[in-house]
Amino acid sequence: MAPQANGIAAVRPEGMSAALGREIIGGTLQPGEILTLDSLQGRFGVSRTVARDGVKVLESLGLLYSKRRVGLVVTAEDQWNVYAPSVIAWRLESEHSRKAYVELSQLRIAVEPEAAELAAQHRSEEQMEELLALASKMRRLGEAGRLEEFMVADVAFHRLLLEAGGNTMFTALGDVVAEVLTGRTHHGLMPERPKPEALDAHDAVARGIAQQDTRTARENMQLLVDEVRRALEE
Amino acid sequence: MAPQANGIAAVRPEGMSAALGREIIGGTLQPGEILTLDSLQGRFGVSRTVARDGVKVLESLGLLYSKRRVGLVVTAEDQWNVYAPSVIAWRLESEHSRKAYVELSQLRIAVEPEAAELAAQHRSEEQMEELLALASKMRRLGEAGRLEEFMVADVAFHRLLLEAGGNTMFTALGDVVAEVLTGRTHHGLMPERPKPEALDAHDAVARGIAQQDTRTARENMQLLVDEVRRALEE
DNA sequence: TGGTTGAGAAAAATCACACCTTTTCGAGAA
DNA sequence: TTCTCGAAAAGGTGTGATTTTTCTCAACCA
Repeated sequence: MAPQANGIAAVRPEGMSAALGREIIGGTLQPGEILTLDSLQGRFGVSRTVARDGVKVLESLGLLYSKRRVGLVVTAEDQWNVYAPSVIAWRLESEHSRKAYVELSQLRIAVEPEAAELAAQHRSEEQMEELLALASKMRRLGEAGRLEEFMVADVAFHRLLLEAGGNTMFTALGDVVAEVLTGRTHHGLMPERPKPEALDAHDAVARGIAQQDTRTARENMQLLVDEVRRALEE
Repeated sequence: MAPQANGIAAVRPEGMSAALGREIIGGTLQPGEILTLDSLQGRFGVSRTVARDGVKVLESLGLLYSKRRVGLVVTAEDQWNVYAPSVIAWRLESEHSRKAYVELSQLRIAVEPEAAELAAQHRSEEQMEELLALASKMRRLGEAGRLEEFMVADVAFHRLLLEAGGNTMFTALGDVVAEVLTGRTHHGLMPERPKPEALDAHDAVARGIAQQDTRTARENMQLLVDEVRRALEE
């Protein structure tokens, strides 16, 4: 499919725009600072064409805008397209990754209970079975303490749930959830073994969705995200 | 600041990329269809540079990708950057605007209760006063049946609330909420006069945030979005 | 004094064109 | 039939020239 079928965190060799994007997001380039195409050509040793292409990308991410007679103006954070995969990735790489991580988690906390309810209403037979299967897989892997594999199943579970609701805007948050879940495991924020309550809740969510019981689905997802919330507050 | 400091729905004279974007999102161009730079140069009477620039933008919105020797491949909906302001705008302009509207509303329903809670925790003094002021302004305008002005205040209220939570990803949804609220009024989906319960709930949310009472803020916002949910189900 | 206008210049935007690179596909050889 | 290799197609890159926008600043009028 699309060449960028990778997740948020994958590092692509995008060259100039990636480097500049990181500088803007990391704060090396302050809002209001002004660049010129000429300076970029010099700095990165690229032609005008490439410089312009890169700028075009950053512009569409809201990281800068170009103004005739002035140059390329770096924008403030509130102008960024914070839902663009590359912006999310660069934010997570920056010094303020902690803040980015918290924000992504808060988004997840807000969205997933509603997503569970929608999934209960709109899931297909196939999605239902897959969700049940993933939930029991999670139990198996979790109880065995195989954290890495557990995480993969966890990500798949949440992705599928978001997708099953049939709302493309929720589906698009799959990468966000994936990022948060992998981040949690890779930064050692997971207990040795997933809590039994978490495993139960995943099971219950899956069953709720299977039986099209919106309330069960939502409430158990709420349990899960409340746990995330508690963890964030530390 | 940025030249596109407008909301989602504003029409910018972006030329080629906007026209193409609308065609892809509207379905005139089906996923998998293939264009070439050459054909775009011909169709829009622009040079290669401009055609490439436009393509670059659409590519970063996930609406197509370019492949050597093949051309420009139109992508399917699940690849689109549905959070990009221009994509949201084009979706709302398309024939499937109803679906887009529902999805945006569902997102709003999911996010706002959490946003209210965050606002209660993080709002500044100034934001608090402004929210209280907006809530009473809404009551005044609502009771007077001045729907258009009411809507403006309503948008300002929700925008500020999202911002006050201090989460940039929530703040960025201000445009979404604005779009949904203006859409509701302009499509005649609002009652003659806003329901008193809605006015009360806005007041209560503002008071909750003012007193940093997360529960009051959340619960009353929940009342508001539950009403939106009910309206959607018709 | 103060606002308006106009000339000049800076920088992006566009155009045109030549050339490079990758990928595909078919013809012909093994 | 399969393999190889070459040509063609399409995007990618580099460059110079030209156009357009808009900022600056100074001159000019009220």
